Amino acid sequence: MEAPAAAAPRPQIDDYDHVRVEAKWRRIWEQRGDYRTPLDDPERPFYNLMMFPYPSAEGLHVGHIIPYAGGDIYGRWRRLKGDTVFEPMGFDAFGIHSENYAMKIGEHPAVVMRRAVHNFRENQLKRIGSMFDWDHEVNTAEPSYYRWTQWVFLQLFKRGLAVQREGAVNWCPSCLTVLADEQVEQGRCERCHSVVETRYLRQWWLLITRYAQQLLDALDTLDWSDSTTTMQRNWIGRSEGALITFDLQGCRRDNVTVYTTRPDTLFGATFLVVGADHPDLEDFVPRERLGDVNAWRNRLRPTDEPDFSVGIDAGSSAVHPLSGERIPVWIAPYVLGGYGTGAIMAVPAHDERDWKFARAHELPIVEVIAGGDVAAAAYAGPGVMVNSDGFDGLPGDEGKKAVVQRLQELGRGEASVQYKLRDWLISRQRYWGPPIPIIHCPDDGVVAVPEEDLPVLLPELEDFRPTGTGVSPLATVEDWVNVTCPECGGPARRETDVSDTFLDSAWYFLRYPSTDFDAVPFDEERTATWLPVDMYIGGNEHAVRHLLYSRFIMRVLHDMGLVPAPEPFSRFRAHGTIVMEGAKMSKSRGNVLNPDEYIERVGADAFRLYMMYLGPYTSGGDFRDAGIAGMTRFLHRVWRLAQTATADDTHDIDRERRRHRLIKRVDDDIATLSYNTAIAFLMQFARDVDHEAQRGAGRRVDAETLLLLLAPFAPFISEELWERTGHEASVHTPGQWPAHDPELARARRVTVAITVNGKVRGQLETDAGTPAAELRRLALEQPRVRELLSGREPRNVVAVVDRIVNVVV
RNA sequence: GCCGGGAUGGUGGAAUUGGUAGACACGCAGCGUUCAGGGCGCUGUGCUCGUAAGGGCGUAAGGGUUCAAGUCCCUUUCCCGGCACCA
Repeated sequence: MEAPAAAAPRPQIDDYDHVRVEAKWRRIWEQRGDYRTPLDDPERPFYNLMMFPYPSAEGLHVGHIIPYAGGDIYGRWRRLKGDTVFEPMGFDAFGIHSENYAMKIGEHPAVVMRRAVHNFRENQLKRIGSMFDWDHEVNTAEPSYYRWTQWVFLQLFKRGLAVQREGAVNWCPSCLTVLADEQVEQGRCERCHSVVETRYLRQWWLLITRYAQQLLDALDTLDWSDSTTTMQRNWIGRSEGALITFDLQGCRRDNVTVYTTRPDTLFGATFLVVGADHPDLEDFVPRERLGDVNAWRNRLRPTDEPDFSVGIDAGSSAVHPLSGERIPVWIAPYVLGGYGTGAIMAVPAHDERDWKFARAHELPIVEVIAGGDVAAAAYAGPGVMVNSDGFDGLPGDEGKKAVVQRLQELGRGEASVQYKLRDWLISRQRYWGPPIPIIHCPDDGVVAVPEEDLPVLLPELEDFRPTGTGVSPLATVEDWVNVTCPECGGPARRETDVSDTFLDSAWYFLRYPSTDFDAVPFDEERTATWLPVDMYIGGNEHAVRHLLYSRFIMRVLHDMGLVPAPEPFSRFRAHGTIVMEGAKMSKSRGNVLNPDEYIERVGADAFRLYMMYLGPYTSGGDFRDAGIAGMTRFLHRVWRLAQTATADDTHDIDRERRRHRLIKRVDDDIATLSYNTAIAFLMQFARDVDHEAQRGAGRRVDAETLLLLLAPFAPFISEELWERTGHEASVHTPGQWPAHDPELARARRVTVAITVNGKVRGQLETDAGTPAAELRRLALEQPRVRELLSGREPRNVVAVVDRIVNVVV
């Protein structure tokens, strides 16, 4: 193709038809298998993962595009840079959410899910232009998958990390099942917002608290968004303090141990408080008070706001371990039976809650840390110990150490670390989940289903609705429940609870790289090659649960020698939340947008670009579809310029510099997920090249560079134009990303700003790297500067090379 | 209450990490193309005074450091996210 400047005949270009272009390349890519990843022995494997969706029957909404397009841009970029990128996708199809939806529309969850998964995959995920490798799709509700979820459970069970025990659990009266602590928000069910009740039930727990310290420490080794690691840290909630034992009088127990972070305030402890939900509450109460206390406890109702005046005198007393004084024991709901030891020493002078409680019940307030006015309010600030026997005058940390040491000598206490993290309750009295693979035998007790008998198939059940009696509907299936014990062969019964859906998703990333799905949970060699995930993208709503559970399961499997890495995701970025005119998108607000119509109207390319352009990727943006027109205009421009910029002028050094600057800029921006600015630069570049092309002077090399850099963002149109401009291979061919020359990317001429007393008064065009002394001289020659100086000598002249000259008058 | 992140034109957002605030886009206005509408293209667009040249003001509010502050420090207000009786 010849392209002499002015005389170039305008080639006839057909209109950009996104429907045709996108359908064409979807078909070709699928037929050619462009995105099937060679999983064995890749030179530079890159596991690019996005959180898989749970298929609700409403389909994907606009918010899904953020992770799936955003993650794909990153993956396509790595691929163009030469990595072997594995980008799988699947479906989190089990769970209460899916089941509730099925009940609502009166269909069986299996049917609803099959339809939803098909719709998600065929009509939506395949249309958005992401290079998912569908050969490795997983679906957590398939027996071939949940068989191994059950296997994961058994590994935990065998290591003593899955136990059945009775305890206070969160019961949702609407979902009719227990919930994990992580599923309760401000005392309400996160799904249906019913007020959660406390029930005492025998349930299955995974002992994640055993890993609290490891899970906390390893956060430092991860490249994750700060906001996410902070949330995990807070959730694990490590605190350092001391356990202190008080002797008891007047009740069944001889003594009680309390946990405190302020052992330095021990002499200010004027009473003890036992949590109203303490499992052995009656042991703290004298026999004659039991009736009163139980009656009081039964009248307790959960309150939204904490009330520090509620409490009752237990009737017993405690002996202060250092002063020997007798102090009363109280019972109150503001103390949590499940944290620490379930009992505290109350120091009203230096704890706001204790102070309020003391005031309400006229208990003494004794100042033991100087610095506040404890008659007016609790003082929690720093200060030296006072009224503390031989400890007076010691400041904070020293005081804590000294008190703990004395207690230790007396055998009355020791330093201790506590965590807020609780064990993970995984039992669900529901239908739509993997049955917990356990058999209860009257002789042998709790017995694991032998691994070769997995999966324990979820029986097909007409009436799958929850019973509300604390028992799963599976309990009604007599011929499923009644089995023979694998140990003794005698009659036994199956466990009828299913496991939490978060267990399904806590290991799915291990499953993707495997091929032989029936033989193993995950292929060991593939796992060694591909794990940990190199880049994980998802919403911060899973910052605590999914990410923490996955880390826990991975760590357990690692300890068993089954996976090579202790952590599943070496890099994680939370994308921002997309809002609609300022409000978070949700069904209840009725502002959920379906991406299908946009893909139909403007195409996946324009839509992807627009979503990425809304704002910084990690902070989300406000969706207004008015702006989408800008993207359509941009793509029309690219369409035109790519086919008209055919000049072969590679010697234009300034344009060559511009091109290299663009490559560097886009490359750097994608690396940091700054998609919005990368797109802005592509637009600017496209405008310039288009103007040149309209004069017949558009360079072919500029057009080609533009297409390559645009390819991750707009995979269809760049592929079509790449073909139209005479290329045989795909624009997405691995390793094809253009390199930039750092020398050329550096500017040659620069505009230096001239300021007088910090106010801009002019500009100076110079060669890059002009020395500061020369810049100062040039600045002082400027007529405008002279005028402002009006004959005076400047007091100072500061020059920053390539940046600015400031004249101080 | 505690922890984290924010506040920049009419709007979404940029700003090389202390160095020309407002890139890019939406919207709006003018012009061109068109019978017209739409679309498309070009130009302009922080506020303000001025015909212009040019000046003044301007990054939530107030103060400070600096030759120079959207950026650093202090105080205050508001918004978003998380945790929330964790002793």
